[in-house]
Amino acid sequence: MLTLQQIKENPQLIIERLAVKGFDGKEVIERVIALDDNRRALQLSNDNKAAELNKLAAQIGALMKQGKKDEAAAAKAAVASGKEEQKAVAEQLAQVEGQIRELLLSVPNVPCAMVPEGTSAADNVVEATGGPMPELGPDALPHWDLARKYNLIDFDLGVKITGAGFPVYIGKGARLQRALIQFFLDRAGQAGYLEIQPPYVVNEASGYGTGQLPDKEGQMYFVNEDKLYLIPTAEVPVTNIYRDVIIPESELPKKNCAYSACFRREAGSYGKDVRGLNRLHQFDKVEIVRIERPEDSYAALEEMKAHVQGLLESLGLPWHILRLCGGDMSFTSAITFDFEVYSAAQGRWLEVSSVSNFETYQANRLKCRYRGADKKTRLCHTLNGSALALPRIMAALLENNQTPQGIVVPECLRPYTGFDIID
RNA sequence: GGAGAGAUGGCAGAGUGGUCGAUUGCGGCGGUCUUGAAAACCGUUGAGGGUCACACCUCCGGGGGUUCGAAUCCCUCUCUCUCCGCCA
Repeated sequence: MLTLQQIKENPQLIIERLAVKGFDGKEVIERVIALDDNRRALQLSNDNKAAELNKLAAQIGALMKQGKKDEAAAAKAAVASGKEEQKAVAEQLAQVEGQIRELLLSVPNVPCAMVPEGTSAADNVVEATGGPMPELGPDALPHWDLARKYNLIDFDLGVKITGAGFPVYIGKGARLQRALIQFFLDRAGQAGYLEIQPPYVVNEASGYGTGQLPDKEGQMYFVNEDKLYLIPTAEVPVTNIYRDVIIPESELPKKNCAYSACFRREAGSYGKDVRGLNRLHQFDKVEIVRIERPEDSYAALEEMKAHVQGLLESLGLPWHILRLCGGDMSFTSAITFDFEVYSAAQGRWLEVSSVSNFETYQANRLKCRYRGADKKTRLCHTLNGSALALPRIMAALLENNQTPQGIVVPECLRPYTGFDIID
């Protein structure tokens, strides 16, 4: 969430920027500022009362020691009435603080200056394009047919065991999955990301820390017995490593990568979006996460984009980068770049990575700070990106690389798969 | 699953009703000494709110209570550890 400080420093700017996200923040921002004035007045009143009572209590202690019981009794009476007053003020204060918090939670992150205006995916800007566009024959098959033809993925079996959206990978299909994970992790390691193997279930505090809670609990699977959530992305456990942590500036940046299975309920999805591997309830992903000094975070973002682009180039897939417009960005992001690959037989672009800078928005919730040379603590910037999510990469690889002889495995994966063609 | 113990500052570990935001040790930072370093010695060292800056307020796992006064007593929740059982 935004900090009070950010809002008070330049409310007009915040309101203008929020408009880029299609969020009308005028009323909320003004209300927060008014409530904060109120809060400070109540705080002062509460503190003064508390100071007074503390003094009296100390005096009573001294009187009791001296055996002056009568004077002590008189002072006790004075405390009793003062205590009532303070209690009333403290209650008001707590109420106002609660209101401020609630309002702050309702305000999305402010898009940075580079974010284009727009209301939907149609307004996203294609920033760069690359990779060879395949030319498939008229008999080219979509990946769900290829998966069946070569016995790589059994969707029906997944339905039998669990339900729709939980495919079963078989033989070379399973092997290709494992190869992709390994390849992505190795490349992240080479780029300086420390590998983490995190838990796949998290507690409420972690869900809250990265912003899945309180409003998106419907998107996560929940283990009721233990009040734990299945992670929708490794971003959640990995970023929460830095919850309630003050990092010495010399230790920044923190660069982590993690493979995990990801679980998403995807309530409300339907149609061609969910066909085959296009949208699953369980999928595999390698995530990269960075904790940065504010002045370094945009350079880090560029580095992450270059990393993801490098992966797609190695895989030989046609890709492009979208700079998301305000209206298509997530609640918590300050700027997001989506990477899509072209899935030739479907004739569609599929999102395979989303790279975002959250600036201090996530860090404020996480209380992830660093201590600078001046000994002061400041909020870090957090960033993350997929590098990469597997299913759509798999879909594009199968479709784009199909030949009459079989499906050709990209060069970079062959050391991991141990085979160069699926036939 | 059964029984017990515990949760205090970066870490270790005191404190069981009255200057305790908290003894002490380690670590960190600054200094003296040294050509430099180590050792030794001296000083300093939690977070948040508030203020121009002070003052002042809050925080000893979370929440509630008792009391003039709670890290210390009571209730409750959560978590951790030990032993037993079960088990990959």
